[in-house]
Amino acid sequence: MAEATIRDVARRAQVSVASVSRVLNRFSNVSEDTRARVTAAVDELGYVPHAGARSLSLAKTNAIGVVLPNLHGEFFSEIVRGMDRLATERGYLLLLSNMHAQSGEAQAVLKAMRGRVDGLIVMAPHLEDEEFATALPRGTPAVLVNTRAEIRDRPAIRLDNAAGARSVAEHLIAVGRRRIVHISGPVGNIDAEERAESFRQTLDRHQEVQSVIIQGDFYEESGGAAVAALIKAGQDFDAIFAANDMMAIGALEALRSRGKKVPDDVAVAGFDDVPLANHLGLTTVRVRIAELGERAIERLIRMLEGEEDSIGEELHAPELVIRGSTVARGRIR
Amino acid sequence: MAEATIRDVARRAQVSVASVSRVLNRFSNVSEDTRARVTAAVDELGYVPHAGARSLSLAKTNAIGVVLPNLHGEFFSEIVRGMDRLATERGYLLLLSNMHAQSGEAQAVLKAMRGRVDGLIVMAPHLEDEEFATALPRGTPAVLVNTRAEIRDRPAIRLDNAAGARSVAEHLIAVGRRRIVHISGPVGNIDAEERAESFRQTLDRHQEVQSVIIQGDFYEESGGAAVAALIKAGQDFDAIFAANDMMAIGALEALRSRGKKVPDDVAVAGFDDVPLANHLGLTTVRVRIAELGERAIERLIRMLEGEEDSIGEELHAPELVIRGSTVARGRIR
DNA sequence: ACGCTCAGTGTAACCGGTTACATGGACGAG
DNA sequence: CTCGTCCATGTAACCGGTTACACTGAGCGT
Repeated sequence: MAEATIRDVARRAQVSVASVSRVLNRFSNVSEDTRARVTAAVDELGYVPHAGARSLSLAKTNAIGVVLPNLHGEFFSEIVRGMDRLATERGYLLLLSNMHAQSGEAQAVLKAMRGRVDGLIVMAPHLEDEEFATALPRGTPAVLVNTRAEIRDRPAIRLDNAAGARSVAEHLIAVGRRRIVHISGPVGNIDAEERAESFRQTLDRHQEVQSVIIQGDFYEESGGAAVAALIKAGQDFDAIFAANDMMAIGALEALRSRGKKVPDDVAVAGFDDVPLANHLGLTTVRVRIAELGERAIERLIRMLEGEEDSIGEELHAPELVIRGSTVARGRIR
Repeated sequence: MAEATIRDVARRAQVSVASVSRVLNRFSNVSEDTRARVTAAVDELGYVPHAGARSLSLAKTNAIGVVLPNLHGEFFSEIVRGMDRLATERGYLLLLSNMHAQSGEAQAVLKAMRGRVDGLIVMAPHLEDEEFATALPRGTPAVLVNTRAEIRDRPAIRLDNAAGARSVAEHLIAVGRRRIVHISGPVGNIDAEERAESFRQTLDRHQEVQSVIIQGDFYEESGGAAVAALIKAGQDFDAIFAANDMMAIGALEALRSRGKKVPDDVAVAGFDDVPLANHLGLTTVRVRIAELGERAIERLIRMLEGEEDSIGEELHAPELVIRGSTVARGRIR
């Protein structure tokens, strides 16, 4: 039993397809009689309009393509949750696609979206400018999230990684730390690079402080591995700033299992403020992730509905959240 | 500049649209010469096929609709991650839509998917049979996840909530607890109801144990509130089994802030095994969430590709994970 | 030379909607 | 009574692909 089409409805209601379409789309110039017959036929047949056909005809899909890198955990769900909330409210559906790290995949994923979505939201902290620029379809509106800044003829939303990293560095210095380790994110990731660079610059202004940067990869394990390596190498340190919370948490556990007291022996701070951070008392940089997603959708819809092009970058300022991993309880503030 | 269509390509390559289509879809019966001219034209125009039009023509979208309730946190991201992994691998895109609790919305959301997707995955632990049955489009293949069991002409994947709850109850009894509190999930939620019912039944077989059930809502706060209410009421208890991890975590914090030792004074267990549970040492029931998502996609694709209909329910057995919140460290096992 | 096969290609219908334009009938004005 | 308006409705083209079917001509056997 194939699904009913608009022509089936028209036949049953003894009217033309045009009239059915008019009734369904609430045009006013339809007689009461026609309207009644059509709605009756629709109910009897259980007719539901075919969104695909409608999109083709109108050149409007009411769907937004979301392309994200291989995100884990809370960050992914939060950003999608924010997007979904606003998209649903505005009558859009979300077409989701993960882009794994292999080059060429960006291209394929974006092509697959052609003709399915009205616009795109692309988060690609790891892509090179060039690959990215060529992969983005010219004719499709798109909002970029945390992408290398150089692609500038597109509206973009970015996190102020530099400000976040700076506030952590200054906080650690303010609470008296002098030998600070930074566990960085993966090479080629723009967020990781900006955080590391800002950390380096901030510490350069404080000659009294020594610093080291260790390579991590944003996964929890690499935080633990970094601590193990530091201790094995006999490095002396009194603070760790990890480029994201998961690595900070890995570091926390590694420190504790080796008998180091946090924050007394070593202060630890992260970045992102995932829910775990709150429960574990981790000082971190709060990124309102869901809000980031909402803003991206907001701007994209604004473009789609032609209100204004608003090309330009929007920078979201993160906020330092001080918890027990850098300041002993009771001494907060 | 409108996007190029297949007819533009045909014109440029001096061939018919049929030939272009044949080249693009790798048909063998095309001459070398034609193939070369077409690929050249495609490159020059930057032509990308319009997936929407293709879908309409083929009656195949290569997209899967995913309808989830208003899920928070880890659970959402994990299940979507599992789905995405497999869907991407098999060449499908995911069309995501959240279904909030209001009745009628299920209907609207599912209708919006008509003609956009080849099949649906619907997770609806909170919907009534009837509303749900009428909302599900007849002609569309669908896999149900954690839905009331009575809708049985559809393939379904369900979690063995009863087995999970039973294993927790038996564990608590085995470690010597005799006054056990269950903090349940929201009324009308099938997962919550099954867990509570199984808990009750298990304890009924142990006359030496007293039990109480307190109403919760799956949010962290309600776990804390339950503890506060118990203590205020002067209730005596030595174990808490919360219907999910978030409430268990809320309970943990409330207990600690009131000076109760866990597990010495009160043992605490949850359900789901979200990542937080591991970090906080919470005994819980491990639900391989991503795997659940993968299985749902797997079965749906099997239906879509006609391998077999496999109507019937698939029950996923969860696994008890014992941690420090019910057994003091060093005494595990 | 003729007819056959068959590979390569083109034409046009079709998927299921929307909508510009044509049409017909009712009604009011003159 | 006739004409012009206007409202409700129908016809058919169109969105951008796919593909059944028709067609052409090359190659081959006799």
